[in-house]
Amino acid sequence: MLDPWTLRVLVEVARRGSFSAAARALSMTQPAVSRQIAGLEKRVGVSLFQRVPRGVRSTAAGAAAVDLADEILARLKAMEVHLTAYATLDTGQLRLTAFPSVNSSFVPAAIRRFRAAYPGVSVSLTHPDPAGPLAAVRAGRTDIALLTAWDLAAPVDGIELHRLLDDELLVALPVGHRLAGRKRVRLRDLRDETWIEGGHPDCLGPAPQLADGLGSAPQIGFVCDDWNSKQALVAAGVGIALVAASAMMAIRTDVAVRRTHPELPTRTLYAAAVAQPFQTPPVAAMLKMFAMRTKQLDTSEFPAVLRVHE
Amino acid sequence: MLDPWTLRVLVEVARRGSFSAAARALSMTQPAVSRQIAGLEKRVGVSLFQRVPRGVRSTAAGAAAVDLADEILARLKAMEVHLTAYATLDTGQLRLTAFPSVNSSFVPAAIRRFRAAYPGVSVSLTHPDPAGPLAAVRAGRTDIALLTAWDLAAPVDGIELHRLLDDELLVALPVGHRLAGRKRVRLRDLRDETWIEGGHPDCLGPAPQLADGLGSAPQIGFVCDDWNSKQALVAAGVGIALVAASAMMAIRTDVAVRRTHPELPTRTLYAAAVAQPFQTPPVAAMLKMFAMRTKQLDTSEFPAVLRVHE
DNA sequence: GATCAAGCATGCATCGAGCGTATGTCAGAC
DNA sequence: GTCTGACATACGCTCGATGCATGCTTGATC
Repeated sequence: MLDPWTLRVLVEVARRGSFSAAARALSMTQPAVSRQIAGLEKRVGVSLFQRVPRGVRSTAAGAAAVDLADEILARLKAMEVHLTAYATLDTGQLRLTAFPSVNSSFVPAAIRRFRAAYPGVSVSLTHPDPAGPLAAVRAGRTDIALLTAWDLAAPVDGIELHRLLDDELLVALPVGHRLAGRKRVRLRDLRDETWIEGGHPDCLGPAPQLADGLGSAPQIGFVCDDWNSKQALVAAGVGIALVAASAMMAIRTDVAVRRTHPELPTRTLYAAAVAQPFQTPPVAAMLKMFAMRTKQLDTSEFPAVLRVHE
Repeated sequence: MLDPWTLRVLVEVARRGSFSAAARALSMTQPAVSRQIAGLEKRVGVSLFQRVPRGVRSTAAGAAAVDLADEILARLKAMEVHLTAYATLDTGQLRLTAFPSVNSSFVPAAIRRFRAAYPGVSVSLTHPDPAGPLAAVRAGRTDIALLTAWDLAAPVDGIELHRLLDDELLVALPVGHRLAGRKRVRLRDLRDETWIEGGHPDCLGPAPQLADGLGSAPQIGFVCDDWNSKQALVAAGVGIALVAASAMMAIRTDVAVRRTHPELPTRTLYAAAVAQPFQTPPVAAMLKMFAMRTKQLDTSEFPAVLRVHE
């Protein structure tokens, strides 16, 4: 295997025209250079430099060798730079997995911030894995998976969980609904309503508490994956739905969102990622972005939330 | 400097999907592979392989690294092959320097044989160096310079001289010349002739002996570099000239070439090249070609020579 | 569920490639 | 004629990579 250091010596000798000068330039001694070149010449079986009184002169083979070596050294350097770029987030990729209700505003906002900070890293956002968020991370199918507290069974080793947000659960009604005028809606008053459930289990919230508040199990009228369709169904008066406060950036004007009484427990949002030693720089950076987002989470960033208090 | 051996390990690990398998394939131990990869990862600051129970899986950076490494390793191999090709004469170059009279047949024949044996080596043929053949070789301006015996002053150190040919000197006359019918021409009978001298001093031969034979100094009528023009001048009856037997392949039919009486001393042809330790393979090969040529030198290869004996 | 096998990481001793110092030799320069 | 600059070689040493032994974790199997 040709040693790059030998190639480095080779090009320096060709450039300087002398072993001694090359040695000085490379902070080594002249005998070391002499041996390097001699070894290379012995290896390829051809003289690369003609020894002349003033120093050395490239032979035809030597000149060709210098050209090839220059090319290779440049590529080695480029490889190192390219790989280092992964550490400095100048390049790389990040795969996110999240479910519809956080995809409406929370995740896109984080991605926007991430992209602004690290434009070289390509971010992809995929739908939830059938095997669950933790399994998806564990199997390496995604880098960060978002999940809510009640997805969380036993904490899995090798997976880091980051608490991102305590998300308030609200009820979405058509603006013309009989209870839409209230600041808070009594859950008990909703016991006869038809509920629209999201495709993801998180989208209906903690069923036991909801059932307790209603006084009976909610009547599920529709199951609908798509957040837009869900809103449209609510607006059309087909039914009512639970929504998370963090998703209210994308709320329609013909849908009213109201707090409940009693309040439903907050839904805690977590990010799951592989644990520290094997965490890639983009993952760590995105987790920081999420954390930063949490700190700055206030009602001013969610103008739609204000409408809750109308 | 990125070590090629590390790159080799890198691609092997990626190909096999496991440190242990890569170690077996590379005839080394698993800890060695582990440390190679760990060192590379530490160096570029990014994880290249994700450690999974079955073995390892490339990260995005790892996959990119493997592609780059593959490219570099291929180029390193190509470089080694290319340089080795200089030793095996699959490529290279050879610069010859020779004067017109040997360029008419002797040198072209040798070049033809050389090219047939080593088609990858490019041969160039240049005109004599103003500083002389030995100086040209010594200064590295040419690889092999041809010279005749009387060019040879003191033997120069670092230069090898190879005796190639003892070349007979003959006289060229117009076919209609009064002496063209003889098998041999008495030099004395030519004392009143006008001589055409070649641009190169060798082309008139050893002046003292010629003057002795003629009985007086030859009258130089023309000086002409070009061998074809020289022949044409002889054919036109402008004058007569000396020619070397080895140049008779290219003789015109309206020029008669005759031996002289007394015979002129033979002109010995030498090849000068740098001495052994720094001799390139093409030079050594061409010297062999010249030597082979010498052995096979007989009249059957010079049909024109036969006409001397007519 | 307990053992087993496979695979990666780490500590320790060893070996060798490459280096530096010292020295020899040779060719120009003044 | 001496002197300087440049390359080659011998010798001793250092440091980095390797191999061996070991520990740990995970998945498979009975």
